[in-house]
Amino acid sequence: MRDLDETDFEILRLLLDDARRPYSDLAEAVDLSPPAVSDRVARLRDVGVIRRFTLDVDRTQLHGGTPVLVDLEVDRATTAVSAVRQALLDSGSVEHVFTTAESHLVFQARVPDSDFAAWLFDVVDEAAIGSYDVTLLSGVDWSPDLGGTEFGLTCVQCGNTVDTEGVSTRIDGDLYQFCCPSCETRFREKYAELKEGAG
Amino acid sequence: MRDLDETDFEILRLLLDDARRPYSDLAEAVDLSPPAVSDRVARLRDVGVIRRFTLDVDRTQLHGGTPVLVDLEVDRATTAVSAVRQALLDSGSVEHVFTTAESHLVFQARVPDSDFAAWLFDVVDEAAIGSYDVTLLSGVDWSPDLGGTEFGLTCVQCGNTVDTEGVSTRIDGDLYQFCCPSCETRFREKYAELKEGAG
DNA sequence: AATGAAAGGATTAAGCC
DNA sequence: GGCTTAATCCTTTCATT
Repeated sequence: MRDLDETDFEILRLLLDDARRPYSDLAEAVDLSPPAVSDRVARLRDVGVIRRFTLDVDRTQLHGGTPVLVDLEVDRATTAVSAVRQALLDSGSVEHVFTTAESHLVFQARVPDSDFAAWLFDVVDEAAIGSYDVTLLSGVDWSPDLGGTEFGLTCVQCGNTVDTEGVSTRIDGDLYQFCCPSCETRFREKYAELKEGAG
Repeated sequence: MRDLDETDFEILRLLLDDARRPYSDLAEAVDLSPPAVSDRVARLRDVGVIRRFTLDVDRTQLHGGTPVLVDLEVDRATTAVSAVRQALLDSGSVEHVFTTAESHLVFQARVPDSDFAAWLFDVVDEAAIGSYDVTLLSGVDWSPDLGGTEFGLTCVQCGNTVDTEGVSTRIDGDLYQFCCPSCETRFREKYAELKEGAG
């Protein structure tokens, strides 16, 4: 594997702004040939930096429930948190889910006007929820900038930059980057412990 | 103008899943010709339902600050709220901004590890902020589904479905849909009052 | 909204450094 | 390994009905 370089970031920025921009355009912008750009985009996908090409849709213009922000207090067990998060993401009404360091899930959704609790406990397991708090929203905005992000991949175990020695692995469906095999091993051990302790 | 129909929604769903899918593919999926799909996509853009073609990027894989969720209490003046929101969106470090019905701004950002307050007041006007609250995040997820969204555009003034009589107008840079010209007039009046009262 | 022709972009394969 | 060029194939656009 190779480091991401400034060119990859320039490609990301350009695609973030218009994901349908022709590769030949990108190629010109970053001074490469179209196939070279295509290769880099493919690598960005493989490595999981680009999760998908998609749309920014203005959902306030579409029917379908009241936009709310919800703060959920979840059981501290790792599996409970990720199970609830996954249930929310799969519900079809939830757009964003933020997991806090204290095992809260804050999410934004469009819900039926009446009986929020019925909707919630239809989506997630009531037993896993401590308390919750609902706020009405009047606006939802998204800035698809890369902003202050510097370049380079970070090792999820030690935080170092991932370079040529790097390894990328899928664990339980999620893609993780490591700077070296030993970080991968340590992470897997930590992960297994967490999972066991929680299950 | 014409209503959005089930075909438009099918196109949205398909593009949400892969925004680079060829129009010829979409055409086959919805049983139309490629130019017809192209026209519909152009209309979805014109009307503001599609804000842009973009990427879903896994920012946890990139360097650049600690992910946090912030709850900002802002002056209730409409202009203050939208000015602060715009400043956040333009900062480059803020990804999502939710505006609550009570003039709070809840946003997700990646910020420098130290001195959050310095960062915040570098981005937004300190005078407009009442209080704020910061939470550390361990995960940020997004579900690009259309979910329970039924079809049709909603009038921002009265909530009715926007049909053939509809009008779409840009006010202060934002695109709004109205079911009829009189709703547009009423909205403009309300908007002007709000602006005056706040300024 | 469909058709067909013309223009434009993507992808492949071969070869270079 | 990563790049380029050139050829091929596919997609989009435009004029027309």
